[in-house]
Amino acid sequence: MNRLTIKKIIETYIPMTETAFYILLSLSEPRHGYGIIKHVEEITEGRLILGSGTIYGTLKKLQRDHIVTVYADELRKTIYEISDLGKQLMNHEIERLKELHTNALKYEEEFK
Amino acid sequence: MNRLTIKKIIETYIPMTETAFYILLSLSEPRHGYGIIKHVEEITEGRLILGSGTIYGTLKKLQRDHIVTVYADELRKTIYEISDLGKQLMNHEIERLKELHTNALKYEEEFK
DNA sequence: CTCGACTATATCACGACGTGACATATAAAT
DNA sequence: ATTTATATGTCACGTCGTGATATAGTCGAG
Repeated sequence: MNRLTIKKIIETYIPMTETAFYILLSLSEPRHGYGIIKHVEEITEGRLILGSGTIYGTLKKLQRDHIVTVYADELRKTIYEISDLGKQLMNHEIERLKELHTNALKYEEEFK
Repeated sequence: MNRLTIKKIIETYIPMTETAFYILLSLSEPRHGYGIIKHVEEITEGRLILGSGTIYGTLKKLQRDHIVTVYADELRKTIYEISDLGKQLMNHEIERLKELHTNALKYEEEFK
């Protein structure tokens, strides 16, 4: 299991799924799985409620690719944090979202 | 093949894939498949180059669900336009993108 | 006139992904 | 005592984007 280059990571993770984006955004502070679910529900005002399969599956994959790491292993709670690689990835993804947003505003009127 | 309700359409299409989003955004004016590919390449400044499988596959699905309709059938060119249903869908998707953008800006600094 | 590049559409197999159901267990509240 | 909330995990399922492959007309360069 070799560490992937940042280039390869970007290729496979961008465009990021909404799920992965909000999980990583939520990890702007260390959190455990269930905490992420609640936090994402909060910042999306109840719109996005992550299923357990989604959260633990995604977290496992992100951990495999060194995008998140284990911050602390408490009793019946694994607390994760985002790695430097993960931060780089998020910066790229945020740039892409800004592009989408700009284009959305540019053409918005045509759909009204 | 019954017409789906707007509610059902939103459920299955949102969150929208980047691909579907840019195809529909591009259809703010009637265009044919190849024209969409070139237009998307242009507005994303070369970042997103849609493959033929992606464009014709997605267009077929969008047509099936009455999100796009055929505007004109020219010789060796099928020109598509977005339907009213498609416009409603896009309005919802644009709102979601605004939410993502807002949250991205809110937490952006934590990843730098 | 011929050859390559561009225009244009279509299909199919492949791998990746999100989801929800199901399972398990503890703790707190009613 | 029972329900609700906390907390993690697995697995089958359907969907999706992608790239390879195929086909064919147009147009300019040499």
